[in-house]
Amino acid sequence: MTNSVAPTRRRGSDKRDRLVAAATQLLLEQGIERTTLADVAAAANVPVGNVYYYFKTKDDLVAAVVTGYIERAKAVLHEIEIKYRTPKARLRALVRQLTAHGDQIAETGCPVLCSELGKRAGIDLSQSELMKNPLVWAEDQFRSLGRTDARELSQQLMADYEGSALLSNTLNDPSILRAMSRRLLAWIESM
Amino acid sequence: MTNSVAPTRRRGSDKRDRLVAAATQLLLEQGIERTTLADVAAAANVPVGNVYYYFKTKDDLVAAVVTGYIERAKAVLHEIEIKYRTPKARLRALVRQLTAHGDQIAETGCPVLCSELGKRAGIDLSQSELMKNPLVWAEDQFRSLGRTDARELSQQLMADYEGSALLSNTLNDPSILRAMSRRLLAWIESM
DNA sequence: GTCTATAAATCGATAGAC
DNA sequence: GTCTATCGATTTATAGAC
Repeated sequence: MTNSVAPTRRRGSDKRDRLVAAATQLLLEQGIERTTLADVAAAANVPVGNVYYYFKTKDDLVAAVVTGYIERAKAVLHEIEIKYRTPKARLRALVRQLTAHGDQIAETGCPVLCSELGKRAGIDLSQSELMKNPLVWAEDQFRSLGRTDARELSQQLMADYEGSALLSNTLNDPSILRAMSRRLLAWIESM
Repeated sequence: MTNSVAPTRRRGSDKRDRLVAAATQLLLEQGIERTTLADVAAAANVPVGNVYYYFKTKDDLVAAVVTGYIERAKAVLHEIEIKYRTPKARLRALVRQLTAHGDQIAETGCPVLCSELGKRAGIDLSQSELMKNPLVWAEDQFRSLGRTDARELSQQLMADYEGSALLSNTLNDPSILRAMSRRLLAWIESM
């Protein structure tokens, strides 16, 4: 009984990881529908046909990208909890984290891909950890601050972030995201 | 010299209009890339091949949809200017207008399609009237209120709208958009 | 496990009859 | 102007050699 799993992760080959990494970047830059498996394979230096050894369908590859994003986000939230002990400091850290790569966001748009994912069949984003995790996390922080409207505040925070990311991308102007970041930090400070 | 134009609008046929109307709805519901010309033709009750009599390419059809959106938005802003004379009343009317069809927005997402349009070749959204018109219009209203940071306020307004529309769609919850509407109205009121 | 070659399906676009 | 039939390119996916 070895500890090998599925037709995935095996010692000595990082092809699967390279494919997910390449897909993560390309899906963001070009969008899901405009990115072909050939694009991904080329960027990962993997022959096209071999992609199907690791992912049965394109949807599976997209799902792997989303899972990767969810895991990274989870790790970031966990690190913030360890590093900062007060709700305010944690919320500030979240805002800084979200807007940290502002220039890239201005180029690629919302890094969550939700507007596209929601239009793909078989995905119920409202139940996905993709948005739920950060929303619930921020809600918990606001509640720790004694706010009874924690849910609404959390949604407001994420909406402000997503909206300014979208506008930054549309107008190709990173300063919009930075302005929103300043505003959110002041807002949290004033609580 | 008649008043007929291009291979378009002719007395007695509304095929072109039907195609644009069908495309407008389908692009919103399914996204640009996932909507085929066959989809549009079927929804408009027009044979597939005939689409190309009215639009040389799919991009042309998309452009017609965008133009239609820009014209309608322009008309709405113009009507608001006629109906309301103070900047505050005008801004309130804009917010109400933007969030008027909240339930549909929760289903289809941002009605401006900017996240998808930006990823299509040959479109510079930062120069398009699509976002520029409402942004400049709101900026003018804020400036009339004596605000020197009118530009930033206008961007903030549109980012809040886009973000809450996106989140409403992602979580399939129209109340998020309504909450943002209330918040924006109070914000304008307090100026 | 890896890769090449190719099948199968989809879709944008065109030709040409009416 | 309208419509049918179909081409050609692209892309997802599979078969099968190594």
